[in-house]
Amino acid sequence: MVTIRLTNSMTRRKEDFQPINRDRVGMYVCGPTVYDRAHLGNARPVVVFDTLYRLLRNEYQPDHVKYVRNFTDVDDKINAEAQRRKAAGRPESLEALIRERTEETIAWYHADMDALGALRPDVEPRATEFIGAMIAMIEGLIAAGHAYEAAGHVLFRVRSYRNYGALSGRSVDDMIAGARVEVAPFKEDPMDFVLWKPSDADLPGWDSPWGRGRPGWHIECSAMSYELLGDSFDIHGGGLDLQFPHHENEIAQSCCAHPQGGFARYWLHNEMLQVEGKKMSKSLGNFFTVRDLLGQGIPGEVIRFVFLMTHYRSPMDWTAEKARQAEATLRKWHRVLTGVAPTRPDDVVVHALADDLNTHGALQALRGLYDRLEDVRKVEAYGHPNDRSSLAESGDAIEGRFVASAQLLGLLLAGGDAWIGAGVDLAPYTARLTALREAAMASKDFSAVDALKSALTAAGVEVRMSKAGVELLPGPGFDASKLEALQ
RNA sequence: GGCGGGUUGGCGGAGAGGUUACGCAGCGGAUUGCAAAUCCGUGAAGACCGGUUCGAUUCCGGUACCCGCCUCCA
Repeated sequence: MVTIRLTNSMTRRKEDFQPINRDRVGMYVCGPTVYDRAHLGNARPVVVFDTLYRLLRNEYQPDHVKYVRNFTDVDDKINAEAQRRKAAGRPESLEALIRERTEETIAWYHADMDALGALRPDVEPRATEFIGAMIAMIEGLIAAGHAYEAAGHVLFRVRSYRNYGALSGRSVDDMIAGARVEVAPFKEDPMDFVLWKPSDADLPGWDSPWGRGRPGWHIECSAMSYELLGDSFDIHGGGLDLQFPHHENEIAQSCCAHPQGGFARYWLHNEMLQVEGKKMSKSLGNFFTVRDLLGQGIPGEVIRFVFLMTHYRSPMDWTAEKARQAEATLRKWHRVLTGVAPTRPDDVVVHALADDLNTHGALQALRGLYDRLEDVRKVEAYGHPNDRSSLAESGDAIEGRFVASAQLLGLLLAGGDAWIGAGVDLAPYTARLTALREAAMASKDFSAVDALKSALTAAGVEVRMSKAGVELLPGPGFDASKLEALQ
């Protein structure tokens, strides 16, 4: 049992993680608004918290961890897309078109995040499934004096919660002083935020004590975390951009609605993603989705590896060079370890992860383990019997530990090696090249050997020739169709 | 303008007040029909200016630059 330490945004310190109940560790992570394909930035918290989820499952048993990640399916951008389809002549109701859009987006999201080796959370609630819970929570907040109705809206009374700003380190007065936001005239205080807002006939809405309307953005996470994890739970995560105002508002709502509970005990925020040193944005033209990368032939496992190279609390820069390095390393590992069954994760890897999710350190530990594996294999193959018997553990044992450790990071997952071309049988080409080479050795005319070698290289095959013989391996850009042309 | 985070060798990226991080790339060598792969070896850093200290890349202060949030763009 290792002590997991996590940097708690609330205290700004690295703390020992002690779950409320070690038989039921709860984690809530803010999920996507399902209006379009997930972009690469959306994928970072998914990988970060998937890695934490895997670590928690390893430490507390898989069925003792409950991971909740929501789908926000109430949103103006979703409405806009549905209205666009309606305007284009679709006969279905607006609600049906909204459902259609969110359904297809969720399916994309699942496919893309699956490709990154992310486990599905235990529960993936949709906001629209918890409207009743949100209304009940809002009613409670009004009854307790923490919210008020004004001009068809319900607003949270920020001044009624003394600790407002504790998470993000802001004071209400400072924020008002520096505010650049236009303040709605019906607000008691500029910082008050919307819990419920009215919907007109062109927008989706639900009946409520305040008329037909829809929830504000923040209340869904408060309602869903309460329903699914209770008034006190262990970990709440999300991107740093959510720290304020989203998480601050969640805290205010939840703590005022359920003063008996402590809400989330450990707040984790991942830093943002950049692309080639700049913020990813549509205006800079460096905006792309996870699907874009997958479509370019960059495997999800490579994307994940690149993410893991950077600590989650540092800004992460996506570069083509990193992807290249990650792919090279993964190919090396896959070649040796494909098909190896996992045993138990390596202590060094687990300790790295337990130290505030030091994924970079964990990858370094894996490199070290790989080096040790090669050394042991050499001794096993060429060493004296005395050397062999003195080995602390066999190569097979190290391999099992390596794979278990990699899988703790979401790498080298079972069935996840198709992209390296492991399924293609290169033996016929190996035999042909070997035969040509043996003939060339005698004739000293290597032109036929070089021709075949070039063709194989062009098909993305790595050609290795040594005294021991010829070895062919699928390499970067491996293309089985080009190979067939050589038949 | 307010608040927060950061700045390490060509690139990525750590720990530690004094000892080689490490990986990739580079360079030298071994090996190879040639390459590739592999192995051995190797140079290279701590944004800038001060301070504390016997000694700082590591602690403190300032400057510059970068990033994020403050705007329902993760």
